[in-house]
Amino acid sequence: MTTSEAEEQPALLPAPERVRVEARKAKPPTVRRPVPIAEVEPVARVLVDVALAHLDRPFDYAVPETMAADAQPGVRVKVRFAGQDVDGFVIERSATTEHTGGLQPLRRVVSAERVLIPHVAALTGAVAARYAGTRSDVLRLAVPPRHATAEKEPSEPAPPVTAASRPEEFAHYPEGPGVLEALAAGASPRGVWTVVPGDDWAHLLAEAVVATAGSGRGALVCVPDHRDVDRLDNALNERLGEGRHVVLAADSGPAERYRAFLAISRGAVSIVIGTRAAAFAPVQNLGLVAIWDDGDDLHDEPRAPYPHAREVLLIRAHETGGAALLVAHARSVEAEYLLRTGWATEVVAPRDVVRRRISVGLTGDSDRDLARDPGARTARLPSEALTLLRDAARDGPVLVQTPRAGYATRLACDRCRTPAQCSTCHGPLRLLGPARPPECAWCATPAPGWRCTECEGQGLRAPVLGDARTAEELGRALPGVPVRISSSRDRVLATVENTPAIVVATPGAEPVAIGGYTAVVLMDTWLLLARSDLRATEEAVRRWANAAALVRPASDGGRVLAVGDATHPGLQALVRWDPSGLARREIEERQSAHLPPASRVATLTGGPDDLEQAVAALRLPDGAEVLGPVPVPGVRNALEEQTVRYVVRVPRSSGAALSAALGELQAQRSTRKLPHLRVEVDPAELG
DNA sequence: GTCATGTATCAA
DNA sequence: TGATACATGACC
Repeated sequence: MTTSEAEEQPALLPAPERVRVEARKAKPPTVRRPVPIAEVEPVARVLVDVALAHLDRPFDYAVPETMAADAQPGVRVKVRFAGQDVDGFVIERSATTEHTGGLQPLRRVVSAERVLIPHVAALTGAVAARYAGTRSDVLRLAVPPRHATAEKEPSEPAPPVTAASRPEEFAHYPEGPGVLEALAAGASPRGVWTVVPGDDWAHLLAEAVVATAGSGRGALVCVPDHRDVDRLDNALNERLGEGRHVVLAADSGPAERYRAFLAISRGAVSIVIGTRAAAFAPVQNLGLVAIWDDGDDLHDEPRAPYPHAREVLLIRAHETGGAALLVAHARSVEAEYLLRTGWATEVVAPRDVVRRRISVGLTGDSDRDLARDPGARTARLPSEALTLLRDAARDGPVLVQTPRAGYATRLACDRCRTPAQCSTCHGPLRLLGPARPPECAWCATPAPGWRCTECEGQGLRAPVLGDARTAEELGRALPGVPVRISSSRDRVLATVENTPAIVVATPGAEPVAIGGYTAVVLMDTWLLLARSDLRATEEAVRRWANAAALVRPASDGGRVLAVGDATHPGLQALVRWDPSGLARREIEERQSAHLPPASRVATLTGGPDDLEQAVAALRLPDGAEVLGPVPVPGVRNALEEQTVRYVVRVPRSSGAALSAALGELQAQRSTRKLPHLRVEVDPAELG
């Protein structure tokens, strides 16, 4: 190479034999023939799969001539990195490199299949940044493991969607037809759609998909669990015809999962449904992202960096400029926040429609009696509930929702049952030992002289956890009616027949009744409300609403009865069937207490010394507060140290700065080989 | 993470 | 002086 050539193409392409021959004295150097390098775009930018935060960026490699055709953006490759063979994805081909040293050649193109489409590559970067995680972690969530056999098979192109959109079916929502027509016209509406009981949410989502397909665009819908997938799967088969969509779910086995994934990435199919992993599906020309029941915690990914399917989908909608729908019976505070900022518009049914569809009654609970006499089991079922069940079970199935004991419970006022809050940071109070005053679960401030903010009461109680023998109890109380149980501990039933039966179910495991339940009774509502979590009320109402929505229309005699405390705002919202009102109330309370979503919160978990150092090194944005450390009960590290947790919160406008600071912290720690810390942005549970 | 290199430390 | 240990930084 002459000098002038070298100047024209500064850092380009080098000797692939840059293998360090000199350094090895012991072994004779392996003589490697120089690999001929591709003539066009000889540089491949590769995301390498290394679990180190400070190496979480693309690295440039030389493309051997033999791989020039296959090493396209999106393919899996093997590369030499720090003396080891590691996996990676090519994200770009280029004529030049910024790297001043020489480039290693790609070792191998694993397969020419372009599994990481550009839009998903960008998405993984955005999700990693948002959650202060590494891109390689997000890539593991986004691209399923390769299955060579499945890859050899061609993907059958889905037949075109011929079904015509029928927006008029949703005319009982004033904004409904407009949203569906906009989708069909190729526009990108963004909506929070609150489904009134009696409407089949799966049918509604199928309609939105048909409309989007009508504009020639793809659609992606995430649902919480497998039963929901089946329900939507059926609705889509019915509405669009078989084979127009694929299901992308982790539980369908590696081959089937990869087959579905390839059908999407190859563009053979552009309508996708699935559980949270589907949020990253490489849908081409994505026109609509949608989520059913975004408040369900199954949408939370349990693997690092713990992204929430709703947030992933919203980032996608933001990046593609596509439509987004949050569809649910209840309303999450995050959905409410989207309305508040004007990002999304509200789709709700007017009051008279709601009144025709659902009627919720309330009867007082006998919890106090139970607390005094835990043996008095029948005290749990007030006579009003028993009468309703007896009458309703003559005409068809009745549903009894019983929360299972075992949630981490927080302390509450023993007079009015308002959850006890820390006076310093509004975190929940809890008891850690018999001889200690209650203390805050977030900032550890002890509260020896606690006084209820609502009623001035001074007594604290931990709610009694009783194990529900509801099924037996009901079987005795209503002889002759078959009792069926659906619970996550035993077996979850998908549906029940339209015949007289008592169906006892834990929250989230309620079967769908063909034709609707004649009555729904919500038992022990206080137990759901006693969850030691910031979202206790929101989550309780969501679970009640989802069960209550399975009842037949009020106009056909369907009745819902909740057993609980009439003064609780959650139960009031349920009785009025006003999930949006509750979300507004919650969001206002959280705003004044500097809690999410008005604030952005992150938690840091690890050994006490590591964390102390980490928090000191954090370059937090203005207005940030650090709460803690607080011991995490039951968790110890290898050194038998108590694991502790800090909570960091910033004004919402500084959310990106917080994520950046946490990402930088992780990178810094990884450079210095310090022990790993668990960092969670928007933690699933708080308190 | 691995690997190579640099600096400190110590016995002979 | 060489052997060994540990810290540091690059990794394309």
